[in-house]
Amino acid sequence: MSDPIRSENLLYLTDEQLRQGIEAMYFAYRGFTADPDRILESMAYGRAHHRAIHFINRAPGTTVTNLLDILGVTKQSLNRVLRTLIEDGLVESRVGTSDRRERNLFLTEEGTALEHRLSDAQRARMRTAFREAGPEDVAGFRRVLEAMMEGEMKRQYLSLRESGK
Amino acid sequence: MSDPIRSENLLYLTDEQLRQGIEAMYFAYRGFTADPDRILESMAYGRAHHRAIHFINRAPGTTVTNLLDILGVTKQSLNRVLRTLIEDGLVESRVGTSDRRERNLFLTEEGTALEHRLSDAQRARMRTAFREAGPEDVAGFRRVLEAMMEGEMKRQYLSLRESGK
DNA sequence: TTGGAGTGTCAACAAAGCTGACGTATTGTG
DNA sequence: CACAATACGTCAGCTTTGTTGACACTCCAA
Repeated sequence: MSDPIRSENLLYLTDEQLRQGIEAMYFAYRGFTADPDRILESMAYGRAHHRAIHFINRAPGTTVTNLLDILGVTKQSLNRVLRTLIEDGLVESRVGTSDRRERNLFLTEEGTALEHRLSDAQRARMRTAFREAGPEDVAGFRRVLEAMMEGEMKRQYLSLRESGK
Repeated sequence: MSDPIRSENLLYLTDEQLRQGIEAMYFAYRGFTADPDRILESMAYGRAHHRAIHFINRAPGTTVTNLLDILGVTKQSLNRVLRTLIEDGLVESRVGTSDRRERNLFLTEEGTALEHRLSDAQRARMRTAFREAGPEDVAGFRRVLEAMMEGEMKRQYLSLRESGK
């Protein structure tokens, strides 16, 4: 009021704007997971399997501990998911070469096939959204999301980002 | 390659960019829910309670059916959550005035107090992220998220957006 | 008056998270 | 070499939050 320029600049920080941002996150995340969920529910898998498959594909040969760090769940919880994926022949667990206590995880051909189906669906929605919005909006989207991450997760995101070239 | 201008414009639509967008959504959503989750876990409540409280606060007097539509769960699932909130005196369920089959849901004073704690925490993170990014990025963030929603959810988001003034 | 909509509740179940405890390799260290 | 620590797997049990299916009650409208 006393400083129209400054208050106009900060209009996007009103409680109402923030609440809309919160609700946008909520509804968008549901859209974000909807397509893979539909594919997964036809099989005996859930979102937890998707996450495991995604990050094993993303970093082939990753260890169980590393996956635990990325996913932020307990080893018991991850193990249950991993076991079914290994039993079903989607994931292969090889004894580590340098450290034989470790297990290196890889997707099999079948696992890769499912990963493709899932990520194709998810990318298609992301692509549509990105195209609808445009490059500037996409950059903003990414910057806000990155600023929203917690420290440890942001580090993991950035390191994946790096390794992805 | 054959058309450098066009390919540069569409660089944000490469599979690598889309994958980064997907991972950004994943990690950011975990940050997004982290603060309320920490508050809730000290009580006997979970994310489902938070969602119910949020949308009852957002649209006081809303009916159970309306809430079911917004949250996209079964009435049995919602009812379990709602019952504990009513028993604990956070939510009040009043018989509808025009249609006495309906129940109009309101937050009590205590419920409003919890809503404030939760949304304050969530807004604080959103505010920090928005401030770090800037108004242009925030607009892009919102546009991409809106484009990512499914039809029905987008309609609900927009109608909440309207009613919020 | 009767059918259907809105609501609540019971039972049973599943996915996916959690803690705690224990066992087994394997590795690193004193 | 002996021993502690690490990486992994697993058993048991619990919680939250979702699901179906079935049933009852109230109330509105045709």
